[in-house]
Formats: sequence, structure tokens, C-alpha cells
Amino acid sequence: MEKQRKAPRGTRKRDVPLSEDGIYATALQLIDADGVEALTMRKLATALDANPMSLYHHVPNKEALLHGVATRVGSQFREGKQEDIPWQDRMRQLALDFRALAHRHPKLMEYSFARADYVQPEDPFWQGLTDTLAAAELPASEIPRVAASLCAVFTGLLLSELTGALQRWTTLPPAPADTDGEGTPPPAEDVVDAMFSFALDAVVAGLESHIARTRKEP
Amino acid sequence: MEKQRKAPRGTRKRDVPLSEDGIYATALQLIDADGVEALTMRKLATALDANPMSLYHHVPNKEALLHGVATRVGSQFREGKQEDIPWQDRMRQLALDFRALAHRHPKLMEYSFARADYVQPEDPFWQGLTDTLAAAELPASEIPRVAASLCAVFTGLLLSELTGALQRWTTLPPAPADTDGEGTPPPAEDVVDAMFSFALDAVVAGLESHIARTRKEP
DNA sequence: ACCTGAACACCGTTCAAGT
DNA sequence: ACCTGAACACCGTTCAAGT
Repeated sequence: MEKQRKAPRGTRKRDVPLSEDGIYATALQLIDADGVEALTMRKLATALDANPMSLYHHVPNKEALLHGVATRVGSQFREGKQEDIPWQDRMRQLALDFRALAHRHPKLMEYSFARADYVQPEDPFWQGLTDTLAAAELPASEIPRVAASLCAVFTGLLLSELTGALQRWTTLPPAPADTDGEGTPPPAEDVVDAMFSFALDAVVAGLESHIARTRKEP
Repeated sequence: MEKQRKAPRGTRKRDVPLSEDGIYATALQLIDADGVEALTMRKLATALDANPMSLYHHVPNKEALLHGVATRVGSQFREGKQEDIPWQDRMRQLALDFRALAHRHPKLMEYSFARADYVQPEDPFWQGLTDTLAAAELPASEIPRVAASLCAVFTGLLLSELTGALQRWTTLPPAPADTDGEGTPPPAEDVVDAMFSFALDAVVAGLESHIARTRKEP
């Protein structure tokens, strides 16, 4: 009767059966557009031109849906440069590559960072991080803890950037209100870039100092 | 500090008119008990023995309610030790004091850290942080950016601890799956404490190196 | 096997009406 | 001024019924 593969007219988005991948993909689109808190099972269904209840045949519930979107995006991470560079440079590059991913899906990543359920052991990011620490000749027994600490630090920096807190804090007055002529400093983006460079340099310096310390007293 | 006038009979919690402070206080109690996502205007009202709509005479909406709870708790921060200690020690102590506050209201702080709207310029934490950086003889022009970066880093560490990500990451396999006899390492708490010490040492070392660098080339 | 309509048990919030 | 009942416009999810 109403076979209608490929709607000859009309603008329906779906002439293909629902699939897990399709659901996750358009969920990500909606999140990119309006943020996680605006995503609704019902809105997602209409975007897929489906009945809201049909989604539950492919995804157990909303929480699992969001988790799935988050881990899929997290696994998209790719390292930009080769690995035959000093570990300090690779560490910096790793963080900047992750920042680039965060900039590609800021609304989702803000949610992901808060849950901190995005890094999976098989993700290239975790692999790159542990590889780099091994290249730095950090004792193998310390690698998991140090890698986890670094994840936490990167999470904090990126989350603070995405929420705007980093920029806001930067414009808070120092201890004594030093009200001179200058109002707000240069545009926020350059400042944030500079803060990342500073923070990454400090992280690398801190790591170097830690490695030197542990080498003295094994 | 829940003095609560003591109802003469009956078990109603409220024999006193609604007040902003009372609303925030019991909201915090409910959050501590069941988490932010379980807090509902309607549940809060019944906990206050009030009609849900009465709340809107004291608080504009739910978002403002949560923001109010978050900033009130953030402003409760107090420094433990005196300020006449080396800046390195004070910096570490500052972070540990903040961690203690986070442990007092973990459910709320998890929410707060994700929004990153808890640090206010007049908060003792921000004051202590900028004071400490000044004591480290960091150039005044750099203090806001460095303080903001440190806030972001502490946020990441504490948030990752509260969500459990820090513990989870620590048990992820390093690069090559090194499956020996050992299952899970010692209890998680000690490990997290140790990770905080490590991270704080690294942060201090990174700061020292940054200060030394900027002193060379002014 | 996959989809769906109706319904349930909730939400936050508006608004006109009470005292 | 402060409070409230009823109502509105949503939610996520269950379930029995359709194809």
C-alpha cells in the first residue's frame, strides 16, 4: 500500500529505518545546535521523523543515549603529529589536539567533562598519554596515576574554558582593587590561548621536576 | 546550625515564615542527601511544609535557587593555616582546604564545578590565591591569568575525584595490557590522596619554573 | 521484529484569586 | 504582602496493541 521508499515529495528526513548510529548522529547534531539540556527524546524523535517510543527499541533510555554520544565523540580523538618528537612537545600537542576536539563539539564536551565518562581505555587519547609518559621514562608503576591526574587537569582547563569561567576569572580583580585606566584587556580568545600555553608549560615543568625527583630516590 | 524554633506540637517543620535563607538551607540539605538532579521545587516545598508556588515569592526560579546555594557554599571557604608560611606551602594548603569543603558537600560541588560559577571575587579562596601568587613575587599583571588557570586545574582535580573518574582512570590499563596477578590496587582513598599530593607538587614546581623564567627575561 | 497510541507519573512555571 | 489552587505545557517511560 504505502510502500513509498524515498518520499517522492515532502521534506521528511528519514526514508530509512531507525538505527543506533543514526540516532546518535542526529542527537549529536541537536546537541551541537542547542545544547544537551535542550535535547529531548521527543524532539530527537521528531528530528528523526519517528515516534518517540520507537527510540526505545535502539537505546535503553536517555542517560544511555547521552553516554553513547559522549563516548563516540571521545573516541574520535586523533593525534595530529608523529610520535618521534620529544615527550614534552608530544604532551603539549596531545592537550592541544584534545582542545581542538572540544572546540568542535563544545556543548557536548561541557556535558562530558562534567561527567568525566568520556575517556575509555582504548581511546587514542589515553594511549597517547600513557605512551608519552613512558617515553618520558616515568616508572611504569606511576603511569596510571600520573596519566589520570593529567586527564583531570586537562578536563579542568577545557571545562573552564567552555563554561566561560576561565575568561570570567581572568577579569576578576586581584587582591587590592587596582583600578587604573585600563578596562578589560585584549579579546578573550588570545588570553585563553595564552593561558593554555602557560598551563601546559607549567604541567610539563612539573612533570620534569617530578621525574627528576623520583630518579634521585628510587 | 539548624536551630529551628522547635514546634510545640505536631511534626511540621515550619512554624516560621518562608525566608530566602531557610529555602537555601533546606535546599542544601536535600542536595546533600539525594543529589542536585533529585531536587525538585515541589519536593523542596514539601520539605519546607509550604506550597510549591510560595517559593517563587523568594526565589525567581530553579536555576537561581541552585546558583544561590552554590555561591553560598562557595563563600563558606575558610583558610586553615596562617599566611606567614612559604608561598609554596600556602598554595598547597589552599587547595587542600578547598578539597575539604568539596568533601563536605560533594553532590553540590560536583554540580558547582561543572558550572564553574562558584568562585566569586570577594570569596576568601580567590583572595588567598591571589595573595599567595603575590607572595611568590609573580608580576602583578600575570596574577589574574595564573590564578584563573589554577582555579581551573583545581576544579578539574576535584571534579574528577567527586565523579569517581580519577579512581576509574587510575585502574585503566597502561599502553600494553600488563595483566599480572594483581587485580585492583590498594583502597581508592589513599591513592586519591597521593594523586593530590603529586598534582599539587607538580603545580608548585611548574609555578616555580614559570616564575624563574619570567624573572630572567622581563 | 519493529513500531505506535494512549496513558502514567511526574516536572517548572503562570496566573488569577484568596487572606 | 504573602500565599495558594488550578491549570498549562511540557517531560521520560511503560505497556498493550498493532503490522
